[in-house]
Amino acid sequence: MAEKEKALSRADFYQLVYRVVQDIPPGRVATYGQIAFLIGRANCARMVGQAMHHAPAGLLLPCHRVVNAQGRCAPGWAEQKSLLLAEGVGFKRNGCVDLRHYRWELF
DNA sequence: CAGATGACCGCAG
DNA sequence: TCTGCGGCCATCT
Repeated sequence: MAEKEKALSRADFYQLVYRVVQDIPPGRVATYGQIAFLIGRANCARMVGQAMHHAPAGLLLPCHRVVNAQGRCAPGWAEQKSLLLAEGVGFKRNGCVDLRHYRWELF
């Protein structure tokens, strides 16, 4: 029965990404690869980033909780760090998110 | 169709 | 920490 994944349209793909991002609890952070995996496109981490870049502000997306696998924030968006700090997320001395304790796991 | 781009991932020096 | 390399997929030109 293995349902084959249909080719998701840009809008549909974005909808899935936004849905997962909004599911991220406060005080937690998710990586692009993790989100891509949850929506069924583990190797499409780049598309997730594109979705975030195209993400409309009207959806109230906590995109600041989305960082790359290195715990690094988005380039040209240092404000994200401040937002995470306000959520109670801890950073390391190097300025990266401490994924060791704040990575969003479905516990 | 081919080439270039990207808020990526991992490894290596 | 930074840079370079290849790989992955979707989108744009």
